[in-house]
Amino acid sequence: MRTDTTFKRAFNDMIEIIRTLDLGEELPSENALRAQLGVSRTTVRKVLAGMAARGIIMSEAHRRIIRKQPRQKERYPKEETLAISEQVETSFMEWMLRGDACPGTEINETELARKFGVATTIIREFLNRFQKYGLIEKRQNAGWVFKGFTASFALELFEIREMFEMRSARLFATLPDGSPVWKQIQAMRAAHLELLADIDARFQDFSELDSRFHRLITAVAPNRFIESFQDVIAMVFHYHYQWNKRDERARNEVAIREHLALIEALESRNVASIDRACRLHLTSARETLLRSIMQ
Amino acid sequence: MRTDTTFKRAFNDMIEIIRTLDLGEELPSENALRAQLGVSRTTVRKVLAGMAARGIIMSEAHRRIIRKQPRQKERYPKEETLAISEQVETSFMEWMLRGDACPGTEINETELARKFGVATTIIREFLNRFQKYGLIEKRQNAGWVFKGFTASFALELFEIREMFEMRSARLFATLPDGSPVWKQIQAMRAAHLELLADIDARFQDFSELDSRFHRLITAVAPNRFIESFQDVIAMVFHYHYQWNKRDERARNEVAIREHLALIEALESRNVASIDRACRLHLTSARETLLRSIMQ
DNA sequence: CATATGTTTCTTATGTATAAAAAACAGGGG
DNA sequence: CCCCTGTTTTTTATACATAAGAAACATATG
Repeated sequence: MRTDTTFKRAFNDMIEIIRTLDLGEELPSENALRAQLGVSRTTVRKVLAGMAARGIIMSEAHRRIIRKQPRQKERYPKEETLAISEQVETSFMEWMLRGDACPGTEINETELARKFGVATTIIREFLNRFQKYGLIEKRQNAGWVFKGFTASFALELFEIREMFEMRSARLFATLPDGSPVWKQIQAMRAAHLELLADIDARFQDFSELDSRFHRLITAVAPNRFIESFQDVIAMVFHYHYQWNKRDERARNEVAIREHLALIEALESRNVASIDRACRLHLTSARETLLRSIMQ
Repeated sequence: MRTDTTFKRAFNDMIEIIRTLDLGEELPSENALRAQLGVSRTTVRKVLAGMAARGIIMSEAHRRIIRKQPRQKERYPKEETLAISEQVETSFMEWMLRGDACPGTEINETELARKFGVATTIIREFLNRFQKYGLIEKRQNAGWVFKGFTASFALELFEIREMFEMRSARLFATLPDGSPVWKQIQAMRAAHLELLADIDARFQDFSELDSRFHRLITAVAPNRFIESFQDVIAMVFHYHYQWNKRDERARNEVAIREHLALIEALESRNVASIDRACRLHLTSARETLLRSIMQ
């Protein structure tokens, strides 16, 4: 009943590990592999058994030798490495953002389960977790309502985002010279400059960098509620822009420049400059999102 | 498998409706009752059947007559009117706050299901919803960790609360005279004064009034994320103080006076006074919570 | 024809089952 | 005695089953 996606992901990862080793070489211990792969030893043993069955490794008493290099086509396809619950997330987002759902649509657990080909349990679990994004609402004894990916959603989202990020950004002004954050900020600038230099080819990498940048800023003074809110923002940008590619390159380039300006302001330790740069970026991000929601 | 708590709650409510009517009188239509009881007609019919079986009403063709008044002991006990998922919430809170759990404790779904006598499905669903309170964290393929009802939890909570409430309170200064909010504020003051006058007997009613007061303030400019955060606050106060009654009367009296001061400040429309009153109350609430967490 | 009740169908809440994964336990060799 | 592998036990992820409840449909009555 449970899918073996953990095994398949570990199997693929193991292929990469073996590629770094030579024929005839001995594999690390099960425990070492467990730590490297981030799974339990049970799964490691299953992977090793699979490798042995394929003739890639040979199990001798208490050790395993590499017999031949695995081929790339022996990897399991990406889809099979995603837990059902992760697949459901993607399916649901697509259903939502492709426009099958307008504000006020009732969400029917059974119907979704049928449509996505999964058990209702999974759908319920997903919806319960998804609730925190503020896009759906539960009604007692009667399913959920989709509230819509609307302008007011974007406005409410950005009202909170502004409070949280201004709060964190301002704190930079009081940070001592020795703080390790300044190193990370330097690295962040480098990453931005690198992406900017190659923007025509790599503009799709921005979404992840954006998330990392904003998480770095809020991390100066950790607060679990702010961090949890970052998930909301990340979700919105990740999925919304995945289905809305208009002006993507230009949009991302503008954001990168705003980030660079904010980095400079942070380093100046001048609260007024920080405020200005931060607000400028958030306003522009908000307008971009609003435009994109309105088509 | 599903419990009939909806029916039992509706049955109890129906008893109250019948008490307002006289013997021999005709009951409202099924549809009217449906609206009054807030359940489906299916449930209304089940309740009516139950009443008929007990001889309380008599079903004639197309109408139902009251034959005798139901007695209070015919009510279903409170516990039987709570959905399993609601019972689980209480059990879990008790488990958590009674101190069976210290920070870092691993939460075992199976064990909790056994301990609470419910299905694992329910536990999972509950934990998924409960995640938003910031007290537990999920680990891939391996249960949950309880992060602890600690001082840092309280501090992080109040940092957000302060941002959100100051934001709303300040907005009052710009509200026009004609806004209906002022009436509600008046009513709120009356409710506070009433409770204060009878504080020795009714100090336990404060928790609910507190929640209503803070929700009223934030409602001036609705934001789903702020509203959702109010749930976190309400949960903390509702449950935490349920198991921690030290100085309850005095604590609530202080809070009521602070609320009254804030109401006055709001009505003055002076941003500086509002800021001061709001911050004063939040600081005091925070200190009270911290003291109570530290024992 | 509008509204009420009777009937049928669909959905949700909750329990149970089971393969996959994790964790705990146990013996063995350096 | 520590770390390694083999084995057993426990837990989680997911599917499926079903009574309670909601909604839709049908029929009757004033």
